[in-house]
Amino acid sequence: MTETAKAAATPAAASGSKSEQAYTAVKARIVDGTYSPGYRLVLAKIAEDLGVSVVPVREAIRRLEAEGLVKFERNVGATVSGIDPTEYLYTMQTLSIVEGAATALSAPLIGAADVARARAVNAEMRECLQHFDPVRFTALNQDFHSVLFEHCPNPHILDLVHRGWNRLASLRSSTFRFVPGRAHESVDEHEALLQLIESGASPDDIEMAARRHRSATLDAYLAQSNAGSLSAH
Amino acid sequence: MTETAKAAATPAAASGSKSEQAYTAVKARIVDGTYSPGYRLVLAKIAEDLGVSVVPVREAIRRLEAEGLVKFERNVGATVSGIDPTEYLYTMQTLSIVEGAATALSAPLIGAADVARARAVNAEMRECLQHFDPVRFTALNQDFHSVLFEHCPNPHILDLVHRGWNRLASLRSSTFRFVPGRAHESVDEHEALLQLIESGASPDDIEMAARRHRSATLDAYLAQSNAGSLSAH
DNA sequence: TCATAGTGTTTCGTATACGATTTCGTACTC
DNA sequence: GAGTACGAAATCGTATACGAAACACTATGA
Repeated sequence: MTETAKAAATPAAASGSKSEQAYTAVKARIVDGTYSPGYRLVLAKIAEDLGVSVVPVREAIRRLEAEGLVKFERNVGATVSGIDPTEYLYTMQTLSIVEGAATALSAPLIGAADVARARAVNAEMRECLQHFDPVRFTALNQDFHSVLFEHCPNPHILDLVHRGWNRLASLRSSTFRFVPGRAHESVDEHEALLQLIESGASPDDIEMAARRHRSATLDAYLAQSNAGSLSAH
Repeated sequence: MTETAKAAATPAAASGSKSEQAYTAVKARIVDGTYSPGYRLVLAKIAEDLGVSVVPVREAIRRLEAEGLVKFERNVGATVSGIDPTEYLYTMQTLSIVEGAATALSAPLIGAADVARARAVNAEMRECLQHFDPVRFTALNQDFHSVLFEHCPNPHILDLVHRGWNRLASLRSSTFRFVPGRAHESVDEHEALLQLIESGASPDDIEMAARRHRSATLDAYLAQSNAGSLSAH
């Protein structure tokens, strides 16, 4: 079972409310690329597609707006929010902070079994480096980190981490597609992170390591895409 | 003008949409305590009070739910979410992290004028220590920190900080009411923080200082309320 | 030819209406 | 007397309908 904590992506359709259904359906279409960035989300059309009225759809859209997956403008409508590199930067930076914190808070609660599981995933990733598949690698990457932060006792922080991953998934940059070289380092850093946790390192050290691990990916992306155009400024 | 960047708390009623009006109105009532925690928010009643239909009210409630101000249960209704000490802990901890990060990112962009402004606010706070008024002190406290983090270039992080402050405002614990002793230290730490920023300290140092400043408040609260019952984990 | 005003279409925003679900009270039975 | 079942009231969820705002297009005048 390689896809672990996909959080809210309940595939088995949304249960009760139509709002929920609409939410799940639209979100799925965004993540899988059916609605690509910039796509104009027209309430009536979506409502018809899903066989519901516009009211639940409207609510779903607003929820997605709150998550940052779509942008909404009064009396104009909603569009799938873009791959704007700036957005990517902001999201990654935010995630580096909250994920770092979540991992540090989680660390004391990570047992040997968890470490073993993470290590197994990382082994898969290393193997995956041969015939490199960015999508699969990214999925495994999420699995790996899920093990590390899912024990975070603070639900707010955990929620923020999930949102960050969701956003990244939606603007499916899949980073490693652009910076395949980063994949190698990433796997190594994973192992270092695990050893840090095993050895019972201080939360601060773990937090910094986790944060830098992500920052490094971001930096690699920035260096690659355009050498510094929107870096520090 | 003592109340500065109250972010979303546009007092001049919400302009355009009824949803916005409803949102602002309900939120105001929660923050000012008209709707105290546990209060049952009935759509029809609120709609009538505001002179609108239930649809915009519904949307407003859902927004408030996303912010964590109310809890919503399907087919049952919404209630103002509680002062649950655990929630307070989570919120403060989350805020310590995101606010620390925001302050650090903001630091390089803070000019002499900003520092002066912050120092003025802090002076007011120190003065306020005489005939101590927790509410006023808390308001000034927010003003002070606003100066420090409002320049944060990452809008996502900034938004998270605002949400944190909003939540604290809603569960109006006003901390300093419970731990008046903390107020003194707080003012001193503010000055230290300012000097750190003025001297161009490293972002990491600033981040840690800002984070610890908040953690310390939380710890003081915990030590006070019940000596360690829900401390470490 | 370009700028501007007017008109028409699209799409959102909100009100009203009705069906669905939960909850609470009451009566009945064991 | 206690527990359960039935029914009524309250409240939410969603559909439909209509008004309002924004946008695109066209025609007219300078």
